[in-house]
Parts: sequence; structure tokens; C-alpha cells
Amino acid sequence: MKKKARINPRKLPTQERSKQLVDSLLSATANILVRRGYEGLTTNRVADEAGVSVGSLYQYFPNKESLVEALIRRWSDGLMETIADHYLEVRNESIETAVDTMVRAALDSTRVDAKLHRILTQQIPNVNALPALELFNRRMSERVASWLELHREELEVEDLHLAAEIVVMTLAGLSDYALIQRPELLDSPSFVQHLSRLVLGYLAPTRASQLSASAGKRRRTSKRLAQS
Amino acid sequence: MKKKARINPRKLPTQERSKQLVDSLLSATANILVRRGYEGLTTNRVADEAGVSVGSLYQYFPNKESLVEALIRRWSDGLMETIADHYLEVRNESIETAVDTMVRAALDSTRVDAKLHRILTQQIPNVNALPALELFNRRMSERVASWLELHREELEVEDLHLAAEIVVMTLAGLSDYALIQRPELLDSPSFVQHLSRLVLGYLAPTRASQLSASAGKRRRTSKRLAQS
DNA sequence: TCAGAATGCGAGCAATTGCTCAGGTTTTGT
DNA sequence: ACAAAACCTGAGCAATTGCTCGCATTCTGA
Repeated sequence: MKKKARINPRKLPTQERSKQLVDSLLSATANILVRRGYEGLTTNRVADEAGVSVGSLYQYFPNKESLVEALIRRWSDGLMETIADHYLEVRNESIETAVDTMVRAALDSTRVDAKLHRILTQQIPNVNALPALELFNRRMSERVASWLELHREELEVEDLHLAAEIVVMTLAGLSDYALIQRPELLDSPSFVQHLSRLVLGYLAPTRASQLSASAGKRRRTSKRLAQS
Repeated sequence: MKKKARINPRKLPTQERSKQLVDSLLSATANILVRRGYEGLTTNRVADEAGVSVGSLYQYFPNKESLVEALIRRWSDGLMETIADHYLEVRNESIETAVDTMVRAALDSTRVDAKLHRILTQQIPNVNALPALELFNRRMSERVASWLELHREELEVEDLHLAAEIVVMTLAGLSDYALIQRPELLDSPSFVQHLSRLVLGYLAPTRASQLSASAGKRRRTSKRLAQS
């Protein structure tokens, strides 16, 4: 148990064989994380689960942390991709619809692989994955900001970048919170409604107030099933 | 390194001497957490730092986790208290002022002992402190909910309990996020402004829209320095 | 074909950790 | 004063972990 034996991997996977090996190591890592948590994650165990030997593991990962880091990178890239899709979907919609879609997208992406999502977001502080997370958030914020630009005149906030960041932070935070402490909320229609109102009321309170005024008793009818 | 040797402490501190011991153990735990992180937290090290022997530690804490759990309890109790004060302050104020105060309170409580706050919230998943955290959130939500009751007619949300929970979750989440990823924001006036707008726009979009309408060019002048 | 590079193996080392226990010291109640 | 209870000590056990290294196997390209 030295301090930090090595920082770079000894080799990069060039042949197909080794690429598969790296891949199965990451999958094994994910499995073990889900089944036994971070405490139960052992390099020996990972190698075992992946059906390779520890030695091979240490060819491509300099240490235990880097395993989790790599997994987080793979995972957040996937997340980014699916959310980018929603972003495209939404370019030409009204603010109300777009916000609704974004909220659903956030909740959906939390639900997918919920258990892994949960463990990864929780364990991020344990590994040096903050940079990766920051990057992720920055890219998300930029996306949202550039979407906000499209609606500039309808919005009642000036600093669109700060606004975008706050929206992203809010949705991510509330999704995670719900996942961890109130899983029922994730599937509750009224939760979606409230989140939409939260975001819309922030970006365009006037529109939001109109909306809640016109919804005296009747249910609001917003369809749009986010998928993926 | 057994699995979980014992769950209950052997003794409860009854004499004054041992109470001080327990206290210094918790403080030592906090110090070490701040200086070396959770990885660096060792029962031997804690005992050393507190100037007692490991044996004594294990008289009052059944295992390592319980140390951190106890620390989290002590810390969240303190938090709860200071925030409860703000709650009293605010009973007779307008929604706008009250929201502003709550936002500032949230940011303040994050700033105090920022480093410890950060490590504790991050390490909560590592120990069995979720129950304590849930309790904390529930109590906070109840406080906020009962405050919302006072303004029932002015609000444009029906489910006040859900609303309270969302407000609490939002403020806590954004404060933590800011602390960890954008510390500058914690002291930025415009961040406070945005958060107030976020919450107000959710609870009472009509009022929020009036507010942002009347703030064409001029700076909004909201004083009120939250202290504590 | 075949050398050398890439890949893979896994027993085992070195270090560390959480925790115990037999025994000493201090406090309390009488 | 004195016994019992509460408190404290710390050497060291048992287990576990991250990681290395000498060697075997497979692949690549000329």
C-alpha cells in the first residue's frame, strides 16, 4: 500500500485484444460497484470478475482510482450524448415545452442505470474525478446557454450563462436528491410539474404566472414522453 | 479488519472526564477529515490526535464509521439551530424578504466551516449517515412548509409540503455545488439575486414578474445582511 | 518463418488497518 | 479509608489491500 506508485498506465491498449480487456475491466468495475459499493471494490476482485489477472489490470490502469475515473468518463460521455439529443429536439419549441422536456430528460437520465448513477455520483469525491465532472457540467451549461440565447427576448434574466449554470445545477441536484432520498418522486407527474415551474418561473416568471393562472382547476396537459 | 465487530458502544460517557474525551475524539475526527480527507482517517490517528489511546476510542465508538456518524450528527444539529434562528426572524416579513433571507442563510451556513461542510457532505455516502441526513432534511422541510402556510394565499403552488421540500433541496444543492465547484459564486451578490428569483419565481411567479419588471435598469435594493 | 513487441499471468510482498484484551489508573459512593 | 465502578492504556493480532515482477503466451510485420 504505497502512496501512489505510478500515475500513467504502462501501456495503452492498441491491439483489439487489449481493448476488449480494458472494456471488460470497466464493466467489471461497474458491476462490483453496484453489487458491493466502493468499499468492496478491489483491484483483485475487478480482475477476477473480468476474468483476467491483476497484472493485466495494472498494464492499463496505473492504480485503483484510475479505474473508477475511466468508468466515470465513459459514463458521463454517454450521458452527455443522450442529453445532447434532447437538446436538438427542443430547438424550435416554445420555452414551456422545452423546459418540460429538459426536466424529463434530467429525470430520465437519472433513472437509467439508476444504481450505477447513484454510486458514481456519490463516489466522485473519492477519486480524482472532479475535473471530469466539471467538464461535464461546463459542456451542459454551454448547451443550455446557447439554447437560452434563442429565446433571449422572452426571458427575464440578463446573465444567460449564470442562468444556464443554475438551471443545470438545479436539475442535476434535484434529480440526484430524488434518486437517493425520494425515489418515488422520480416517477411522480407532479414532481415533473413542479420542476418545470421552478425552472420556468426563474427564466420567465411572467409566462409562468400566466400558465399557473390558466390552470385553475384543470390538469395541465403536457404530453411529450421523453425517451432514450 | 473484520467485517463489523460491534454495533453498539461498550459504554456511554457518564462522567465528565469521558464526555470530554468523546468530545475531543470528535474534534480530532473533524481535524483529520479536513487535513487528510476520509482516506486519511484512521482510528489510531484519531486517538493520537485526541491525545488518548485507541482503546478508549473503542469504549465509546463501536467502529470507525460511528465516529463520523456522530460527527455528522453534531454538525447537522448545529446547522439546524442556526437556520432555525433565521426562520424566526422571518415569520412576519414579506415573501420577497423572507426568501432573500433564506437564500442568504443557506449560503452562509455553507460558508461556515466550509471545508468541513464539504468533506462531510461528500463523505456521507461512505458512512451510514443517510438516516441522519434524511432527518435533517425532513425537519428543515417542515419548518419551511409551516412558514409557507403563513403565506398560503399569496402563493401559486398547492402542495406546500412538496414545495417546501423542493425549495430546501434546491438551496442545499446549489449551495453545495457552488461551494465545491464555484466557490466564487458563494460571495457573489448576483448569485444571491438569482437564487432568490429562482425560489420566488417558483412559489409566486406573479410577484416575481412584478419584481423583475420594476427592476428595469436600476439595481434592486435589498439590504438585509444575514448574520450568524 | 520467426524475432521482437505486445499482451497476459498470478504468487506473494510490504504496508496498513480496524480492533481486542489484559491489565493499570482514577473517580465515586459510603 | 476502601472497594467497586468507571475509565484509560497500548502492544500487537488478524486480515486485507494495492501493487510488483519474473515469466509465459500471443500477435505483428517483414
